[in-house]
Amino acid sequence: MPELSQFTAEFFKALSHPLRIRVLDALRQGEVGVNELSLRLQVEQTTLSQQLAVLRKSNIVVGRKEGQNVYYSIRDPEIIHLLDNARRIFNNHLIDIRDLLEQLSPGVEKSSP
Amino acid sequence: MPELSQFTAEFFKALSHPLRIRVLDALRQGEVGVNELSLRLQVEQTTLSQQLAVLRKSNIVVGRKEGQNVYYSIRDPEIIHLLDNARRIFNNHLIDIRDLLEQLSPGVEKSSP
DNA sequence: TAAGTACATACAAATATTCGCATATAACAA
DNA sequence: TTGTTATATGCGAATATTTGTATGTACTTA
Repeated sequence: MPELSQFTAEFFKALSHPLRIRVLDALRQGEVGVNELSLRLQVEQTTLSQQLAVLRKSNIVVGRKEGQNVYYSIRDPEIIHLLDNARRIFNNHLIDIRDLLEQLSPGVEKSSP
Repeated sequence: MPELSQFTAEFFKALSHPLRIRVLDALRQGEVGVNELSLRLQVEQTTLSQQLAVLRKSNIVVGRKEGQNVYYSIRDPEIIHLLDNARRIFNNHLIDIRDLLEQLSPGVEKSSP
């Protein structure tokens, strides 16, 4: 089934941008309006809206309009777990590297005076 | 910590290509040589090697050279779980859509005669 | 050594993504 | 109606990714 790999790849592609990741992190505790979001993340509103559009098209995020504001939230809390798992994976790998370096030259942990 | 979102995004970017996903699926049961892989996936060897290089650079996959062959495997089995979780997420979402359609026009499941 | 097999890489053209800027829309206020 | 605020979108330039073609390297066998 070649479509499945297509869908899977597109899903990950939606997560493959630093700002989009920062948005998701900001939405961990619940919905946030676009205005506050652009203040918190220190990005132009237009840039933010563009990346929100990407997340919306992939159904990772939903917007709820209230008055003149739009409040965004993560559609499925499993996405948070996915983020955390991804980080655990490459964290493990960094630990592996640290261990390797430790083996090569023991005791050279931090370069502080 | 803006670097973390960078790393996270790069990690996902490595997973954001259909062929790379198909490679990972092929490596689920264990290591596979490049030659067999290109036969199984029906892609040119050069295309495969290029995408393997991407997966290698992101430390998602490792190659083990034996004679003139290189056997690739997934570095961390957690990556398999990550794939499965991602699929579960957008599968849930597809189910949501099906339910929604069902609500709108009940009983119109399949368009068979 | 020469030739063949397995895999990797360099480069350029085609394609896709991102960013900044301008503009559009929608809700609200005066 | 006009103006203002909040958000979205269209477009072009800059940038990154993908793909095909050619070539490189390493191992093996004759």
